[in-house]
Amino acid sequence: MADSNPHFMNGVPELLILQVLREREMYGYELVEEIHRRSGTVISIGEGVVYPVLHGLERSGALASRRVKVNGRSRVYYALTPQGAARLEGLSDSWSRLSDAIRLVMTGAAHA
Amino acid sequence: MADSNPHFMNGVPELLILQVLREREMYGYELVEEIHRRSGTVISIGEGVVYPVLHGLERSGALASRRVKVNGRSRVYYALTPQGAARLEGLSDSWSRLSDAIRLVMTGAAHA
DNA sequence: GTATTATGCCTTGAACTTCGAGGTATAAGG
DNA sequence: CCTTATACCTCGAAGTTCAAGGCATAATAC
Repeated sequence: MADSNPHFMNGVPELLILQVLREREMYGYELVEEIHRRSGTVISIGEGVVYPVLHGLERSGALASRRVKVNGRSRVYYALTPQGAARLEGLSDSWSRLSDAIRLVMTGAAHA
Repeated sequence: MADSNPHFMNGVPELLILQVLREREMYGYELVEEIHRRSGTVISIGEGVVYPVLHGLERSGALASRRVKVNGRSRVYYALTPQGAARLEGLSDSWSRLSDAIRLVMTGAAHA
């Protein structure tokens, strides 16, 4: 009964993928499980989201990939490039700013 | 130089609109400014977003509207219904769960 | 007197994401 | 054999946000 994450997911997959890849290189299938696990099973990215994001990030130079054969199965490992690190920093900042701003509105801040 | 809010806005307008309307009834134009102000000018919803959301929420029974004439100008005030309050609660919870989960991933949580 | 700004409502099309389902293939286990 | 787990991928539907623009009244500026 894994509920999907509705409503607030825009841009989140890209942010989390970059963050996790900053720590070590991983392949798509692994990312899905790692993010699910580390989020306390709250976030389920799904392969239909991971692979397009991965390809887009590689195309834009944020990630570099290498194919590896493991037990006859083929894996594509992705690693952060310097551009990817910069992109992560930007996304991370804009996420922080947004979630802070939302907290302000939700707690009924008096004025700016 | 009003920057737009990119990447992480999915579902946020609806959440904030419901939250602000829980405190008092308001009209569309006013909501845009109130949210912008209370967010510390970080969030700019835009009329092209506010009106469709307002109409959708009314159609689904979360809001009730009434027209008011003020100085010859016509305003449409929106107020939260009980259904709207329930919807707000649900959205607010799912926002909290998501932002907590993201924080877990971003801070490199050990495991579930 | 007329032009511009501020108020206030609204719609439209493009662009982007996520989602869900499905397709391919190898390896292991019952 | 047949199902499950691993691992890659694509596609179409659905839903949002965004930018731009249109309409109308009132107040201010020139």
